[in-house]
Amino acid sequence: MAVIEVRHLRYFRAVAEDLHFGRAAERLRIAQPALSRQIQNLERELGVVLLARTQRSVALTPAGALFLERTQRILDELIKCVADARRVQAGEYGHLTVGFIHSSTYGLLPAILERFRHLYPEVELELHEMTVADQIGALPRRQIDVGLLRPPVGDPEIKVQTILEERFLLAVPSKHALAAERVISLQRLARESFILFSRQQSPLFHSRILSMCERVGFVPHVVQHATQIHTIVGLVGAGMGIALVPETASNLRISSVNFLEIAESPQPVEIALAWRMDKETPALRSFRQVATLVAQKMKMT
Amino acid sequence: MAVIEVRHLRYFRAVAEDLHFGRAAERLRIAQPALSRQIQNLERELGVVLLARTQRSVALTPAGALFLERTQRILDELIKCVADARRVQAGEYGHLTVGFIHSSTYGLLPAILERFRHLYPEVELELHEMTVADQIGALPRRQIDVGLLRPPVGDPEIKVQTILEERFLLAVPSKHALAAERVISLQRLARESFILFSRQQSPLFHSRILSMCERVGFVPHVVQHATQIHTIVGLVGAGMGIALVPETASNLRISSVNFLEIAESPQPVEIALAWRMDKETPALRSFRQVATLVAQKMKMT
DNA sequence: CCGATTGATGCTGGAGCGGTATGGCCGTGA
DNA sequence: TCACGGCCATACCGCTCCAGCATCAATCGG
Repeated sequence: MAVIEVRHLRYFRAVAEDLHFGRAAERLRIAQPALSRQIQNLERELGVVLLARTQRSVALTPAGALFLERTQRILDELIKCVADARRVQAGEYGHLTVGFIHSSTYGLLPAILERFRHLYPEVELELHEMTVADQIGALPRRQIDVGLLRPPVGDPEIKVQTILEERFLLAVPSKHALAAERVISLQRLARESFILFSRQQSPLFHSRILSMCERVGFVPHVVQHATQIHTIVGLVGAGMGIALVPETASNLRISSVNFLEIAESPQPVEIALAWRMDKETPALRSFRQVATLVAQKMKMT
Repeated sequence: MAVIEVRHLRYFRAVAEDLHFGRAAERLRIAQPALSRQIQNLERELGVVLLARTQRSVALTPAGALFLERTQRILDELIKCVADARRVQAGEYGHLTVGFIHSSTYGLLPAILERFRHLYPEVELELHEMTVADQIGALPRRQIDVGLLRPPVGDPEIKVQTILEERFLLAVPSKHALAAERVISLQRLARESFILFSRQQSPLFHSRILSMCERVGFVPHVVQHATQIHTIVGLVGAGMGIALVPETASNLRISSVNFLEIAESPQPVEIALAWRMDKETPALRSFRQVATLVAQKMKMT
């Protein structure tokens, strides 16, 4: 025998617990002579007498008592280690670093997190609010494992999966003349004061809104630029003007703002998951699955 | 394959560290195909893919990374567990509860402890000062593993080994008429005031001293009884009288007391180790060995 | 003193571990 | 583009060693 094996530990533990070779062998479902010999081999390999045996009784030596205690711990750890490895593979255990855009915090992200933490309580999530550009940079550098962002991404190494499409809504102050309507045509907004996403910080929304207006024949009269949805909705609520915002904004539930549908139903904006193709870990798979399902359910309502 | 063995862990660790089957096999001194198969068996048994292998490269999966970390810990623990078991057997590691009589604290016990702690720093010693009678009671009840006491013991289950013999000396105040002598005959003490060990607490010394005096034909004139050597020597130093004490007392180094040898060189008193026959543990063996050696060295000086 | 109990030993068969030879796939360099 | 080399997997084989069976040896109880 070259080295000590798990078999020796299991056998020794059985004998040490029963202090009886015959019964221990029975529990182990082997014959008693086999057990005797394995214990002898173990002791020979260790150079240590673990069990003081007379013909009638078996007792632990001090070295045996120590060895039993340690052995027990090692076997327990081995079992736990196997179980945990299986759970990692099943995506139930592990670690995931998630990047997300600010606007997802109004509804989508909390919904995903709640569901995910319920289903996979032992996957540790590390959350980082980041712009889309930062996420696209952070993914290849492995600073995040998955990003919740607005496409396009445009890196062939990064996989993108759209999980949610949002229409644009018109946000108007409650006291505004249009606030009573449910649906409105963009054409009627030509003379309104607009609060608009800034070109630098939110280029996607900026260009989308401009081209929407252009298509119906006017250039919006912009009284204020802002970057984040909640800022813009806040300004609308303060009566500063109207704004076109993705429907996520209605989750903000600001009482002084009404949200109207747009008759032309312009092209929606998307929210997507993005991740490195190569490192599709089990925890990531779990996260994608949950995010997809949660987004689908949100679409329904 | 029924269960995972240490072999699998060692092999997996090697591959996971090298990320190369060929080199890992070389390190393990086995052929590469054997290694490949053992890893396959391990993965099949676990139901988990630990290594992502393409034709050109090997990488750890998340489950593999976890498994490597745990595996490493388990293997380390196994090595430590084997080493510690060997050290327990060698008496270099463990625990020992020692009972000792008060008088041993003047010289013998500290000398033994110093030597023992130097040679066996990882044997934890638990020390209890106890009378001889208490020790004899505590040994079978396993409250102490070994006792440092004065024989006789008289229990066939308890082994006794004398390690030191002490002569009796005469303690006299420095200002006493006899203080200038080096050796003195007991006969000259017939009219002196004695401080004597109490019959209840120190029956051995009490009876020994009385029989010593009886042998030369007088009954000592006792002015005070006391139990512990240092009390008696203290009273001698205060000029209260003279006393017969075991030579251990001279370790007290009280300046106002002189110690004289006794011409009749009466029967010495012994200090012995006592322990249960059945539980002769390695740590106990180490302790006995050290105690014997230290006592022998004390005899020389 | 005999039978029962219990751990150890001798012998045998077979599973499985490791070795050699080889295949298959992919990247590299001329 | 083709040939070569690197690397992991597969096929096959021999041998080690584990487990089982039968039996022995020692000890205890009656």
